[in-house]
Amino acid sequence: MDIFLQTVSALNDETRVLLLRFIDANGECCVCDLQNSLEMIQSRLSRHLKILKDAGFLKVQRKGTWAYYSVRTPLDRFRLEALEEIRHLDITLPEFKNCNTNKECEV
Amino acid sequence: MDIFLQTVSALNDETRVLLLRFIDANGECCVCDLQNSLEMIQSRLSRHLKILKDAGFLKVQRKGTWAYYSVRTPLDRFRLEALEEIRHLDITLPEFKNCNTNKECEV
DNA sequence: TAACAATATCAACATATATTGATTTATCGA
DNA sequence: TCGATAAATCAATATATGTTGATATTGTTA
Repeated sequence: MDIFLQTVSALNDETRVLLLRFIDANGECCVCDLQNSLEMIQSRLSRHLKILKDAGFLKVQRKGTWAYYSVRTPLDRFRLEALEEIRHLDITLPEFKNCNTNKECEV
Repeated sequence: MDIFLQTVSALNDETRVLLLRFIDANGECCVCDLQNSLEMIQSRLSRHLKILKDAGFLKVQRKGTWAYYSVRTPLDRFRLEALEEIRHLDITLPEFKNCNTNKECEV
């Protein structure tokens, strides 16, 4: 029950649905990419990324000071169905904007 | 997005997961059956039943003063997957207890 | 119509969650 | 080691949601 509720509650927020959709559509993103693209402040992103990661939707790969988030694979059945549902939502995704403060981000 | 969030937020509560599982397992229940079986007060049940109904998981059929709730069919793909997930949760369901204050309830 | 029963809704309160700006932690390069 | 940068965490506040007891609504029956 607890894991199910954790999974569901991770999906129960517009910000996180958008985040998941954006990362799913654009692949690996570092937090500053997301700051640029989604125009959200860093602490807000960090919080929601952690919730999505802890709920099993995202994985993190660290490279130096950067943290690259991407959709975890494989997803189990229910999480995959949820992601499929999110893929079909009528959301206009903002443009992907690299954090152009450094080149490492353009992996 | 709004409908997705409504669906997900309906699932984001332990009481409602239990309710949905119980009704799915036992079939049509009136509110007093649920009061007896789950030992919850009426206003609490009424609130959660409404949320599950509005989110498309349950339907209501009225017979006189009674309201019989059951799982709505057919469920769309995502809601059905969610229900399947709930069916597989390790929950010990309380025994079904008819509201024995009157015979109409034993439909 | 009046009394009653089942259910729905309301108001007050408690708890959970989201947002923000500030602070801390971790890593890199000079 | 000392800044500088990316990211995580914290503290304060605002908003959303759940619980309860009281009240309103709806339908039934005498």
